[in-house]
Amino acid sequence: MLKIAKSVEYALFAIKYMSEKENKKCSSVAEISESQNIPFDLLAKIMQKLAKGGIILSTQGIKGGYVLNCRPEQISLNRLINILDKKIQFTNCMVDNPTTNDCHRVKNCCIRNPMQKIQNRLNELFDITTVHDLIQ
Amino acid sequence: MLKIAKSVEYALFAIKYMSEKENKKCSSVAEISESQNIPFDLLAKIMQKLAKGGIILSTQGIKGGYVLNCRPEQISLNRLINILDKKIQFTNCMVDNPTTNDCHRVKNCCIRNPMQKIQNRLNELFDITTVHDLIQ
DNA sequence: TTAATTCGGACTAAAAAAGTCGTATTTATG
DNA sequence: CATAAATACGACTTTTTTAGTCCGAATTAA
Repeated sequence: MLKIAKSVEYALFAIKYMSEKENKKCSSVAEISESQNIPFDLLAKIMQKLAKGGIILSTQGIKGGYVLNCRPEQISLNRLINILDKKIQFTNCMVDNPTTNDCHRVKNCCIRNPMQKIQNRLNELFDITTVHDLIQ
Repeated sequence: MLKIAKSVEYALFAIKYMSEKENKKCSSVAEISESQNIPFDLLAKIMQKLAKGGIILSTQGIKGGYVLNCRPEQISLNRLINILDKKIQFTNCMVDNPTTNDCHRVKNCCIRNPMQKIQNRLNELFDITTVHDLIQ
């Protein structure tokens, strides 16, 4: 509980690697996987999600690979988590319109609102934290 | 990921229940379990941990049960999490003396320190948040 | 045409969380 | 002193989530 997903960790290393590449040359998954000690198949999936999320750009085919699409200063930790993992959700009822399926207490629950506030504070923290802050 | 353990949630309801009991009378697990819709066996384990953690006091035998040992204002969310779940640990290496078993990168890891700082911020947030804040 | 690459989904394995069960101990009360 | 209602504690099972693997397809430079 209250752990950062491995995929987010791996993404940080991958982004750092790409950010240090000279001339904006693209990097292949194999290259990053080997140099950073990240399982190839897992990293491949992570990179695809990062590409879909607009953080990196992909080039297919031989000589293909990925390049950063934004600077690490522009990527928030929260964005990374949302793309790779899922939104921060302290409790099951922390969704827009909770049903009895999410929690039998549903709306008239005394802890829902206070919990929501704490969760918001965490979201703020993760919004102002950038990948650049995390990889130096 | 980044979810509050169910046991912490249940503990909040139990503490609220006990705090509303008149005359500091003790409450049995059965009583709380039924009124709050929490599985009996699970709540029993939670109450034992809360007792060991000094948050409640137990009386054994028939007519036994639990009473609060401190006011909800005096119990931080962090304390509750530490007692019932485990310490907040963003990454495997967020321990005092990480070994290669925790992470092969061990100490010379560029994300360890920055991550530690963010984790500290969360710990601060959970330290200043009290159970009272969460159950109103 | 080939080889190195990304794409995308299905699958498996491992770990963690949630929940259950059984037995022992304690103690007020008839 | 026997009983019933309570806590104590550990082992176990089930469910859910995370991490990791595999495979076949599409793409593209040479």
